[in-house]
Amino acid sequence: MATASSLTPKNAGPGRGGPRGDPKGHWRSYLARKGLKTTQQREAIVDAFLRISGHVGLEDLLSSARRKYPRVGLATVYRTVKLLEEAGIAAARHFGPGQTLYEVSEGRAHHDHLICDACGFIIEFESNEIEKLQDAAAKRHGFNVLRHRHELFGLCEKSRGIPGGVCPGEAAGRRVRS
Amino acid sequence: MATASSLTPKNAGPGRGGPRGDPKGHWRSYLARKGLKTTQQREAIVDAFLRISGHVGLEDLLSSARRKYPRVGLATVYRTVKLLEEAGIAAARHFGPGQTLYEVSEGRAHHDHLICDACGFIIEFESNEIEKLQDAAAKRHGFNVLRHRHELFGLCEKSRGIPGGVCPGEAAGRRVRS
DNA sequence: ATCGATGCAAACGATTTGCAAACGT
DNA sequence: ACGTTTGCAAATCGTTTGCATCGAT
Repeated sequence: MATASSLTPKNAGPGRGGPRGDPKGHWRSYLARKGLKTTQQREAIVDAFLRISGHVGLEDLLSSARRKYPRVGLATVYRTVKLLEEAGIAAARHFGPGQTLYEVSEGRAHHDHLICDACGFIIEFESNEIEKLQDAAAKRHGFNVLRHRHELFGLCEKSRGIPGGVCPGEAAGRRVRS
Repeated sequence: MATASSLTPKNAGPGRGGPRGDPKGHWRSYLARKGLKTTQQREAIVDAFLRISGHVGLEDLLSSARRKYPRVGLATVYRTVKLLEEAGIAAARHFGPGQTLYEVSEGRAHHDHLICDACGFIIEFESNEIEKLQDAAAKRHGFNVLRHRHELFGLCEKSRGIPGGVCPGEAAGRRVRS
């Protein structure tokens, strides 16, 4: 998995079956409501997407989906992910030009990102205090906040050369930037 | 201009001539140091860029520059802005796919963004308290923070239909998202 | 005179779309 | 059967680059 602990663990409740812990159900009801169809390639893509709790690129998603359904094309992945976004299940993150990653948004609270410049690993965290402050700041400008993006770029212990320091990314063994 | 007030005005000091208040000087010395040349189209582009204290798209920058130098091409704008980035004068912000804006990075502190979903207007703000909290959060994960990106998406007063509410973007008359 | 800079147009990578065939309802 | 979805390839968008010419030092 590409991501790690939360500062303030919130969803300590049951992870499946609950009202917001069932993205697959949301997906199905979204399709039904819209009169759309459940195809095998869509299922393959959605399953691959949901299996990954971190961030995915569309190429990764394509190969994942192809393990179940070798016939899927890249265009279908784009189309399906767009549906997932409209359904509120997926959220796009634009980390740079041509570097768009997607993540599961359903049932998850606002969360922020810590990104290691050296190894590219991404940690998620939450902070209610920060949320409060940013809402206050927005209010001062007459805004109400619907979504937000908060990314901190820096170096993990390991990358800073701290003896015994470990990069959480290496501990998890994933997503090391070239 | 596309951006507005700061929550905590910091650079109240002299805006020109100081060690970090002279981006044009930085630019010239950067060119000299690298053995690059000062051309009229570069000057036109850099001047247009510095005249705008907020965010610019490259198309906007092109037309601005063309008012001084009708012969400039889009490729030159790209090349010049890349130089500005290398010189540390410009910073790119990727707000979405195909929506890259540039801003002056020289002499400016970390700042966050408030973005109206309805009209696309972007306000900047700063909050030392948020900075403190995010540094603390990073520290808890063994990170030190070098840069960060903090964007709040929501609706301005006008867009929420508040009587008498004004969208700062419309007040400034710029950058209304389609 | 030399070497970098320019403009144009072609190249490029990521994303979208037109279309006939295939599939789910 | 009907209308949606698919895969492919072509189209499109933003961005980059090759190349012959132009301009600054």
